[in-house]
Amino acid sequence: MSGMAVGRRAGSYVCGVDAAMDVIGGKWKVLILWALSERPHRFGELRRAVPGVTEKVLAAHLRELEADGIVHRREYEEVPPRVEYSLTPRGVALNEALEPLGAWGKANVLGQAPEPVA
Amino acid sequence: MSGMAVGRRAGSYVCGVDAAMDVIGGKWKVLILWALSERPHRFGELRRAVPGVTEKVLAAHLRELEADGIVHRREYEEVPPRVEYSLTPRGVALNEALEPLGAWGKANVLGQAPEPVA
DNA sequence: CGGTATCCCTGTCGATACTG
DNA sequence: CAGTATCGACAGGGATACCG
Repeated sequence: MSGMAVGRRAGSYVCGVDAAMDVIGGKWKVLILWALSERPHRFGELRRAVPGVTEKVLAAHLRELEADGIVHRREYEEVPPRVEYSLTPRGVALNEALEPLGAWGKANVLGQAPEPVA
Repeated sequence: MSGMAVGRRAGSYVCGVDAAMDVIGGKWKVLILWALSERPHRFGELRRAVPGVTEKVLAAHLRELEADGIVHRREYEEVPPRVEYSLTPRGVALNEALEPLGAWGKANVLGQAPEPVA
């Protein structure tokens, strides 16, 4: 269950939706967004909030989200290293734009068989 | 950068959004939905409407979307084979739920650099 | 704590050829 | 026209180990 695609067509998009898919097209990105929408998280917190993700992939996704202007990375210069990730205004807007999709998924994928369309 | 993932966790979802991502997580699925939202398409029409997709992948995506209750496949028993794909009510609802995301992508990914958050 | 470096597995996707 | 069958390529993602 890996090796999807979508990824980084960098400008050759047909519509806004597939452009957005490029941003949230990682396996754990929406889960990261969801966690950060509640409150800022530290790296270790995120790892626990997104069960199953590895450090490598989590770090890679965070870097991409940061590059896309979705998450903000704040590094505290303290003795025990501490980094906090939070949503940028753009990230907040993305999350809000994702809400109808979440409602659809909740109603049409979760909690029922794939058949009952009505 | 290709090879997304997400794929078929079949029930172990954390929220509605990642459940929905499982349905639209193919490389060309949102483009297929977008084309079908305008009007029903035949197989060959879809191939032209979704530039770059191969027959194999297009057929596979259509089968998955059909299994998920998103598209309806109507086969006409005619001399020149003819099949028409259209959106089910659930597919129409999915498209509507995708609209805010499309607007976000249009405003935040298309038409500008990744920086200008404001 | 917060990562990075390696290696490998996997699935998805792509190209071509062929069938009803 | 509308697919299916094979084959192979590719890149993301997982596991583990290690560093500042």
